[in-house]
Amino acid sequence: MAVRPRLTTVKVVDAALELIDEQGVEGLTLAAVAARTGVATPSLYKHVASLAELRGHVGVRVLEEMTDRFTHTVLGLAGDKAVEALMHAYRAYVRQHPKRYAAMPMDPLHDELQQAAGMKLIEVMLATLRGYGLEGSAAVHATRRLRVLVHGFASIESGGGFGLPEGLDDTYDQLVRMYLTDLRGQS
Amino acid sequence: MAVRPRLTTVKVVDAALELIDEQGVEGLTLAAVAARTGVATPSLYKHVASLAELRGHVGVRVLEEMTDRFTHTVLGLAGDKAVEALMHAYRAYVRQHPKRYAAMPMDPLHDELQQAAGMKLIEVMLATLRGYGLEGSAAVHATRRLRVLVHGFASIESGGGFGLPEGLDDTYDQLVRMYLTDLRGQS
DNA sequence: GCTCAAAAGCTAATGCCATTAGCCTCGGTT
DNA sequence: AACCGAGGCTAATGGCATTAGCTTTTGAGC
Repeated sequence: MAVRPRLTTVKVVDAALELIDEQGVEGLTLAAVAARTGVATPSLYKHVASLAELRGHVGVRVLEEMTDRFTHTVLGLAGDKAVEALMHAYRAYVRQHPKRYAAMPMDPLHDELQQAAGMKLIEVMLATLRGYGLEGSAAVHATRRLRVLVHGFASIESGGGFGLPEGLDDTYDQLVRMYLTDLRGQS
Repeated sequence: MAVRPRLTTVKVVDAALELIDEQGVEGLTLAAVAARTGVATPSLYKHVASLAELRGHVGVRVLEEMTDRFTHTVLGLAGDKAVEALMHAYRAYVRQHPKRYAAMPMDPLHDELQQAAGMKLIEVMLATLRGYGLEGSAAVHATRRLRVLVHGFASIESGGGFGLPEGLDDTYDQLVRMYLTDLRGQS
């Protein structure tokens, strides 16, 4: 019966992500989201508790997007092939959404709202390392090292931190190889 | 003749760094700096062009601090000893000033004001790798890999991104060893 | 010591943004 | 047919950056 299209939290977050893609995280403002969704700023509070909470929702979405993509990427692969695919998928995501990556929470596990999403992302990495026969804490360390590599590179690249873009593919390949070699040595 | 202590750009940046150490980068506000230096907000414009420029100065200071410390750290060392010392000094700096580290510009080379400071920091890393016999672009790649490792870890640790602080020293030692092994393989 | 110009500070005003309070309206429920 | 709650709106508040224009101080030169 043709209900007038109404705003929902999901649509608000959609608009927020568009804004971030276009203008970066600093561009995420309730006023801008309101303008984009065709609503007065205070109306957003019916869907979101505050700007801080909206940022939280955005963080969850980014984590979920990444988890989804990496899960599909790694499905059916194992060992070095899986790790390689995961690392390349990580970089590909960040290149596709450089601004959005900056909205990924660094500490999802310390936020009620983001905890579940953060855990799932880590678990994808952990699962990808299954098969290397890593015992308990060794698996944790290996996952951490992996995170350090992919996040370190992604963070610098998306921030324009490498002077010249020249040879970045090579640098990344070397990082992948370094990690795989390292895994072999630990096993 | 006892000149009444006047504000200078340097003192403004000092206050900005204190503020950042206490409240994080979001806490850096001209109003807060003014309060801390005992001056009305608009007066700051006599020493700094804008909040953005102040952030730029802060970034330079952080880069310079790091460069100084790392330079002293690796002086007189070479090879694995030097790399190890540099990596540990990097982490130590970030642990000492976790909030401040977030004020380090990711792309100093693209900012007129920060370019020189950024270059010097990179050069310390590059120089530390001297002696591994890396030819031209191999040295660039090796420096990039080093940056990825130290920044990746520092960024996650200072952001509270590792679920538990447990075993972080071990994780870092493993990263150091991984990098040294990698360097050996490349040489 | 005196004058004066520039440096460094101040107040007032503007505009943007987040947030809160309180009102209005529609659509579905009873 | 009356009602009620969700979702929107306007108005108001307070923080912050920034600009304009005025005042005071200081130090240089006489």
